[in-house]
Amino acid sequence: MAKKVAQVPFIQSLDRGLTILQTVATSTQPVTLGELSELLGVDRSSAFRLAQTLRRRGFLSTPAGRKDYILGSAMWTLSRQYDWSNMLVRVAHQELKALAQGLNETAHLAIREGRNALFIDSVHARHVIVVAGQTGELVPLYSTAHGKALLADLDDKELRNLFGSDPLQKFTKTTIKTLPALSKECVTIRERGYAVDEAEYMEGTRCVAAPIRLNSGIIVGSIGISAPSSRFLKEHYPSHSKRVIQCAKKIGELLSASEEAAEQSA
Amino acid sequence: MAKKVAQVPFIQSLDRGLTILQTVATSTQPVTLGELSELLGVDRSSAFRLAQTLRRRGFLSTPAGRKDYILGSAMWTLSRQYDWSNMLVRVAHQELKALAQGLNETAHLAIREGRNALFIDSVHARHVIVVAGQTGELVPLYSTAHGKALLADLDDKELRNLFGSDPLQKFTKTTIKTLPALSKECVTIRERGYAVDEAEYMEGTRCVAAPIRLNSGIIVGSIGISAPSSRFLKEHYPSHSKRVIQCAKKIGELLSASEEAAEQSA
DNA sequence: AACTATATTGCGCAGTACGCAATTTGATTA
DNA sequence: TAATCAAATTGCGTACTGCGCAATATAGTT
Repeated sequence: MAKKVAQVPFIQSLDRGLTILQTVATSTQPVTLGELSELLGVDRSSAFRLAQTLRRRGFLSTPAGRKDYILGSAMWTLSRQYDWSNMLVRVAHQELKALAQGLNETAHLAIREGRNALFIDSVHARHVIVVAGQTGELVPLYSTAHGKALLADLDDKELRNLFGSDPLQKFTKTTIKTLPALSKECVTIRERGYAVDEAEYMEGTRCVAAPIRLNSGIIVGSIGISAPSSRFLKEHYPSHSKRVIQCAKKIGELLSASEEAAEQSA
Repeated sequence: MAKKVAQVPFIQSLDRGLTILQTVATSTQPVTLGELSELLGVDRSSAFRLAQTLRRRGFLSTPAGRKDYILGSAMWTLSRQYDWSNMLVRVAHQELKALAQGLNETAHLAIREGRNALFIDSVHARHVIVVAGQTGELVPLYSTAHGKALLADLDDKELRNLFGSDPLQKFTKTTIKTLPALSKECVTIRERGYAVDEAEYMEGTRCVAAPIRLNSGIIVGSIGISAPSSRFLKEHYPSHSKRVIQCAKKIGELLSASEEAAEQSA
């Protein structure tokens, strides 16, 4: 196992170029050639040619006559036009299936879409009575487990910015009414790692969902299971939430990982 | 001038790697090794090693035992954590200044931030009476020229998703009241290229703003000028909007360009 | 204006990355 | 289940790319 290090062939100059990209992207200040050269441990001229190549392609940019580098718009464009939800579905589907089958309940995968949560994938269990939740359906962020999991990292200010000052629409008697209450719940979700839905959007259903995070910590989606309250009892929360969290963690690793992703599939 | 082609040294393998990234990012389907090899005009093995390098770093990913490539999360992470507004300010500031001085009025630079427009930079003109609009200020998207410029590409559905069904808050007697009206205005903005604010947010001020687009077309910010209605008259719209549009175009080119950016700074 | 630090270009060698060919993997058909 | 085929992956020697060095240009400082 330990012997298996570095058997993956890799292209030196491409690798260096990617290091430059990541360095510039994580720096708050423009990065100078000298810094790049030192970082890579190569000559200034080499760093220069790498950086120029990235600039030619629009991945780096040198603003207003300056010599130091900031990110160019190519990364912006690529990232924006790419269909990330599709990517997420592809990576997560196996896990989603395993979750649904393990608990024998419907499992959903969701992402944030403006002020709503959008279900982008689901696996149904072998039950006659299931919680529908079609793929493609939009539901409010503040009144569903998935939605709240997606909001987990927002603070007061960000929540207000997102929802404005209008009162929150009430769907059931348990729907959260105010932003402060929502903010408090977000804290809880961050701490314990999962969100619940006590029939807050639809009567008679319970749901647990956990945020999916990249290794950088940012939330990119949510995964969870839903079932009629008659079958999904409150005492199931501990065990169910545990599995949902594990599943979210696994997907996060699949997304972030690169090397490892190959190993475990073998 | 024409002789100056290709004098910029560039690193072949890095350049090829970037081509792979762009190809994968713009493809709706996962991309196979064969396709990459053909695209680059190199041997399968070469394409393989390039792709592996990108995968090792998390820029590409191979979902669930598949062999074909999709984008990895590295790009997602980098793009999300990067402070794009800062980048925009750096690139656009010169132009913003030129615009403000050219028309001798206050010029603003804004981006979208949830349901608001956020002013990220401004240059004031030499007037005693100016429109304040501090950098850092949040204003509603639907009742300001900047906001509407930022919304220009949204359709009915997207607008509803963003604002929900709550009625729009009224600030002045000219504030837009309904989403259909807003949607119609978006069409106009797309067609003529600029948005106006007829004292829709604050009494006694006029404003013209144009969306800043990357070469891919996506709107990343807005630029415009504001002034008291007493000085900024309706008859100024044609000339002012023309200059604002030109300025937005210029900034879009600066953002998208790479080669050219170097030439004009020389 | 002289000086310093940094960016940029030219050049020749060394090492990297390329293509070829062999091997493995995995999917499809008999 | 074996046989067949297509695609991915690995090994290896060579040619060319990309590297460092040193020279030059550029910009910022005193």
